[in-house]
Amino acid sequence: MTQAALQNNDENNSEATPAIKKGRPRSAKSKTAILKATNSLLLHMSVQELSIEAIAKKAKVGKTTIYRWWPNKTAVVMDALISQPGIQSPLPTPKNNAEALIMQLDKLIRMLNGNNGETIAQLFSEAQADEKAKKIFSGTFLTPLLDAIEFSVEEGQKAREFRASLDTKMAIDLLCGPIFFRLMSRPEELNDDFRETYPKEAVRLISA
Amino acid sequence: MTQAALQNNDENNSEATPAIKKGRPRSAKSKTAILKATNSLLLHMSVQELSIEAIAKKAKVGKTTIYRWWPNKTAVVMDALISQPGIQSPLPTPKNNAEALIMQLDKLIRMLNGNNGETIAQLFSEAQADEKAKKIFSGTFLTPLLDAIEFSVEEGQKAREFRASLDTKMAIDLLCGPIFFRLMSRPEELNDDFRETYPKEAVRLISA
DNA sequence: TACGATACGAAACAAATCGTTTCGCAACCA
DNA sequence: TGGTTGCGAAACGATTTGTTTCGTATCGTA
Repeated sequence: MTQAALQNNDENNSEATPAIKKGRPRSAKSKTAILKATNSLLLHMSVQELSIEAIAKKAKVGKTTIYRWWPNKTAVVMDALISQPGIQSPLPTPKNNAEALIMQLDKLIRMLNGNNGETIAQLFSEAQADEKAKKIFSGTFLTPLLDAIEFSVEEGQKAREFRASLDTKMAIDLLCGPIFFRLMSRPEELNDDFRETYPKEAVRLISA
Repeated sequence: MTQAALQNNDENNSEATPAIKKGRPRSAKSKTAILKATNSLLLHMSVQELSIEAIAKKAKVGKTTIYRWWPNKTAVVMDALISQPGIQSPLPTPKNNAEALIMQLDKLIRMLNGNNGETIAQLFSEAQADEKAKKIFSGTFLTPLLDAIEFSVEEGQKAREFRASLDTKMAIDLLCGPIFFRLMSRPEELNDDFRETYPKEAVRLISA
């Protein structure tokens, strides 16, 4: 549905199905230049301040090329984010669900800790008003994240690691809410100290 | 600092000091018309979509009048919000700090539950990118709220009601984070059921 | 009552932004 | 070589934003 998803589908298709296309192929150089320029510009300005024109100028690319491949600014920024190395690094195998959750929360805080934290907060914010932005942000970032956590919570409840009395959605909010709230209210306090103490504490709160 | 604060200062001055001013006084009719129009329009559109022009048109007022008294859209919306009756209703006297916290959280959820929830979420969002919006939102809404909760938390820790091992900031994030996270990720689930179950559960988590 | 000061609303303003379209050229496949 | 698609530059119309101008209205005070 979202363009970011379509991007992946395209790439997946090229693996699964050859899908021979005629005509001039898409320029990989332009694509990477656009994503690089986007990430670079986001170091100095907000998502709101960022304009497609600025991206095109910095990437030395026509505006047309950007609008042809992405539906809007949100989609470009989202793609630029996930294109960064280390973002979708796999987690080591945990020995139980509590440890799994701790690792997931730790990874989340790491992701929000750096320069990307602001950007993600701004995408989350944009999603509040804009329906298209919401679909892209949810589908690409939030839903996969929450689904993974939901899985660990439910497995942990089955295994009697976590209190079964707790509603799953409530548990998710308890685990993730404080992280995002701190990100948006006091981002400077989303630091290594928090990352080291919070996940254990949070998981302890929902443990049996 | 903020215009909303200045507004209050003006009103406070008119109580404390007569502060006789010459010239035509500010039109109370225009002011209320602007705030009413803002609240009315916010029922049908987002803060982003809302324009000063639309407010002026609906309130049958010149754009000039709005820009003269408020620095930007955020300030108008914030003033319109707090001008609503029942927003700053005082809380009954609690018998302990746990009960105080529960009442505060209940009140917060009530506030975010109705039509104002979306608006507040959007103001919070706007604050992520815009520094002026951040100052207005923090100074008028967020900081007073968190200060009150911080007070109850610290008092409760002194009284041994709550775990002293918990960092105050961490406790605040644990209490408020899930509420705002649900508001921004699954607002439809910020309902009466949540309001009845969450505050007790949250306070229980930080209790000794 | 007249005057100075300030507020009011309508209108016009420049500047910026947005997504689209047009165009000539480039790159690939059959 | 011909057909097809991607590329980038430029210009476009439509909006939006906050400011300024201007004539009028409403207050306190001389």
